[in-house]
Amino acid sequence: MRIGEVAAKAGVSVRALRYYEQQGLLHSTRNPGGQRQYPAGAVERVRTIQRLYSAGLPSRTIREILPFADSGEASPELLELLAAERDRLDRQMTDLRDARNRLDDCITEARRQGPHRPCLPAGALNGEEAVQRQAPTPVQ
Amino acid sequence: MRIGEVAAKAGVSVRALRYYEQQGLLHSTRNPGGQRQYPAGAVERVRTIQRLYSAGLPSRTIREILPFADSGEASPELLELLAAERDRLDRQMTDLRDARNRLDDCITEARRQGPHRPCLPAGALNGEEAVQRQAPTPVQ
DNA sequence: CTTGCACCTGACGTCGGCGTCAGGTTTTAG
DNA sequence: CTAAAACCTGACGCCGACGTCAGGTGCAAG
Repeated sequence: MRIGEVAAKAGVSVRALRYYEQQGLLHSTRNPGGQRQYPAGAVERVRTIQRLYSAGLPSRTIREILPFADSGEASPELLELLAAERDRLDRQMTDLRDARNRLDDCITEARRQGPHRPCLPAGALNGEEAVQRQAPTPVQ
Repeated sequence: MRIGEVAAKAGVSVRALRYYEQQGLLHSTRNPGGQRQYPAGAVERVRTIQRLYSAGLPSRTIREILPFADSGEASPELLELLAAERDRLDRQMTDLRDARNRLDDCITEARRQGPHRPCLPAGALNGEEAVQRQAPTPVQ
């Protein structure tokens, strides 16, 4: 496959694919004319890269993870890296879930025409003391 | 409180607080000398701002959400915005959970000295066909 | 009063993940 | 064969969330 086809199938821009290659995330061979050639699996690999990016991993972390994804073997250092990233994802998920639930509370509360109980800790604006909202935030 | 104390208590930089003010996220009064004065609740407000940032919201979205957090009232447009952001968070959470589980699979698999089953769809590098991994990804 | 830290306002730098333009080559369709 | 489409390599632009530096002011202590 050539680069345009890969880009279309993976739903990313041609520019992004060249960028991935520059970052060492995606490899290609060249045909006699100098154009990039990709195997079929490249599309799935690009999707994986996209997922990892959208998980907030920087490209250098992805670069360290991907070779392992290829071989299925992990050095102890890589295991540490993976565990650290997994923990980071856990923390971020908790934050996201929390934020989501707060927003969700806001929405349902407001739809119910409920009273004006503030949904997020706002912080006093005019010298008022902070509201002690220790609500039992519904996690999960 | 002055800006340095707020920054220390909220665990952010002084620069960040001034930036938040510039973005309309955090307000302050000024003392006769021109220095910023914050009420006690500002610390909690800054933490909220940080959470929303870490949830991936851009400052203009946060700016639209915070007034609602203050008043507890929501216009229909704001409700739409909140719902959209909530849905975005849902999607991102799904992605994160997926990535996390993949990494977790990798780790436990490797710790078990398991065989070299690739944990992430790698994409063939040398013209090999892509591995059809339709694993029953353990979500949740 | 002076020292010294905290604070002020610009303003420029940075970094990641690309978009985009310029100027040239290769491949494909007719 | 030729035009158009796809591709190539730089290289600069952008945006957001600050870091950082410069040059000046406020404030509390000895």
